[in-house]
Amino acid sequence: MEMTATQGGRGRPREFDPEEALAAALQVFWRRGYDGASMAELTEAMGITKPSLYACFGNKEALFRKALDLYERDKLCYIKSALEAPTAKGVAERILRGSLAIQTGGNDPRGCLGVISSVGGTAHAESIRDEIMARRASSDRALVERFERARAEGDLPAGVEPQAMACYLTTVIQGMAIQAGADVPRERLEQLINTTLAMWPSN
Amino acid sequence: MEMTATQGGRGRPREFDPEEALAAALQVFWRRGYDGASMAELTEAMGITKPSLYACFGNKEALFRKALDLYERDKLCYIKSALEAPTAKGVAERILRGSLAIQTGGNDPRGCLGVISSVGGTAHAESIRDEIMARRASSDRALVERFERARAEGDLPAGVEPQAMACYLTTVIQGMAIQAGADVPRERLEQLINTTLAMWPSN
DNA sequence: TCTACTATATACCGCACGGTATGGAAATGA
DNA sequence: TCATTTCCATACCGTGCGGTATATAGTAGA
Repeated sequence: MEMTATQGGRGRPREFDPEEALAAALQVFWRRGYDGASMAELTEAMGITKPSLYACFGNKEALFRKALDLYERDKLCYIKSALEAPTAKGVAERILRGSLAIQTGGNDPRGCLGVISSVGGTAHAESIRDEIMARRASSDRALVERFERARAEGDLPAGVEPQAMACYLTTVIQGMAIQAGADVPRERLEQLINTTLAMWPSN
Repeated sequence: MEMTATQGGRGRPREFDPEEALAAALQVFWRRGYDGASMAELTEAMGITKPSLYACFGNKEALFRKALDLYERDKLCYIKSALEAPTAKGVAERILRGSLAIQTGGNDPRGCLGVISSVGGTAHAESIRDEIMARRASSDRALVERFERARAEGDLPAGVEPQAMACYLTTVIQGMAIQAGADVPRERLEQLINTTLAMWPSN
């Protein structure tokens, strides 16, 4: 990963791994949101100083966007494979369980980075919100298309709108992200997923 | 409403209405969350100066708690009456529609003050989060008790756990709050409510 | 009218914020 | 070895934060 245009053989090589530093930054943004993450907390977690951070990543906003890229690539990759499930209900189950795995698994913070960083916050962070909204819109579109295919394949009951089911599923996932962030135990969230799937419409 | 121990006849009377000022502060907290709301934005919206604010309300955290009280009293009052609906599904419908009315109605900000202020944020705002969690916990308890009564009355199918349904409903509401905050149009959220109610378990 | 008391306005406090200038340390190519 | 290039560490910049000291203005009671 080429973090900057320079760093080309000549001169002193940097002493840290940009990938590791970015992963550490992601943890902080994930816990605090964009506004809540301070440069002091970021640099401490990344193990580098501020000038190193600015030289390598640009500024706070650019760092956040790169962290968002990493988040989508490493954490949200389950969505792409979930859409390949054979049935609409299978898609829903894979997405719900995948989402739960991220939000309560490993040593990562609980909750969803996108939700945390797009809610509330100061006035001068609106470009961040716009960025997140745009990414979420493209993800939503893919889900709607998948459910439209499901209806065409007779996989969704007649009266059920694909767009409505996509919006519903998104809502449950985002609600689950809030619950996870509020330290609702994992078993309860698994119960929530089972409840949701038990009510999923079928013919 | 007695905002302070003083203000007892003697001395110069204040020139603003504490209730109105608090309502204005609530708008700001509702839009920005606790951390995202600055004293400058608060005082400007309230139409008073900082010393007046501190004399009347204490400090930022105390002001927030009073705004939270007002929010519960004026905006979340629908929950209490919703719990009096005759059936579990009726409870769900009243809560969902009441929640939507708050989040997309009038000139109030979209979304839920509790969600916005409990997600993300800096490290020194944890007491705020604890406060919101505690209030949410008591609200959740009431919902669980209502659904336990529903099961006792044969109002919920046999295999359905009251606690699971309470958690599920809370999740949908909080997810809907996120969607409302992301400017999802009202008709879409009404569709979401209809979808949720259509899938509600019945015997 | 005088006194006691309280609200308002202005200016200010220490601090943390995001971001940067500068000087020295380290590694490369010649 | 030496010049060049780049990175790291420290100290600093302007700004806005939450919160306050002080002085003035205004009202009620004696």
